[in-house]
Amino acid sequence: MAKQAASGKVRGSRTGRPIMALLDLLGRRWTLRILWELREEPLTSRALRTACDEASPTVLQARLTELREAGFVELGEGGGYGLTALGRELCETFMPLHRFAERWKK
Amino acid sequence: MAKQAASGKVRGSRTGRPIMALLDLLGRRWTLRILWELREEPLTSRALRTACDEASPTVLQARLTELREAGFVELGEGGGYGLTALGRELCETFMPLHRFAERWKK
DNA sequence: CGTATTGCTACAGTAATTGTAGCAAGGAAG
DNA sequence: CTTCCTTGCTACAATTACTGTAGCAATACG
Repeated sequence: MAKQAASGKVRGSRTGRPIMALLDLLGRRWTLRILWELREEPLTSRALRTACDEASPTVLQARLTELREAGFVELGEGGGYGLTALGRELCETFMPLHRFAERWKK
Repeated sequence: MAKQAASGKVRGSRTGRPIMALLDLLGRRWTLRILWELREEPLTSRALRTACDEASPTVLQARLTELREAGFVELGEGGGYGLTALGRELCETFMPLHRFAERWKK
């Protein structure tokens, strides 16, 4: 079969291509779920935890920090996490997934 | 703050809602990446490994098995992993992500 | 036979996640 | 000011997931 990619691929998903960084970020446990749960309204950290099946606060906090640094999520002044404009935009991208999942059933 | 989510949210990602199962599956390391790398053409297990920054074959094999059971990926007779019709459909859902990532930059 | 693919597995070391507990800060009574 | 309650957030050991390296059986080609 064809000779493959001896090109200097650096390890880690940060090869400079934004899509890789994005896939890497989204491909972490609870990241997609968090975005999904925030899709409609902001939630407090505890409410988010409840929505995410009581996931460990350690990892939720880690994800929220990552998502904030990425500019997808923000912490409101009155408390509670919500999507930024960018985050809402990203979430829109995932909406078709809902319908797909229904057809897919499992 | 307002009382939240007293609605009967059940624990576990398998609450019967397909979207949860899907988010759970896609939210595992390398899953999104694998689908992404297979988006255009089938790849052999080794070529896929190369495309995925030499990710460990252990976890790649695990993901491929999961994706096959989900019906998104299949192993061709002549060797090589490729997307099923369903998998291609799922991948289409993610295409807008590419453009989004470019705008997002990082 | 030797070489070189394929898909796939073993296994020890390391990193990520879980589960539980608890902190400091702030608000609202009492 | 004290008590109660909620907020965002952290510590830390136990457990699970993943990595990195090596290698196997099967298949094919010379």
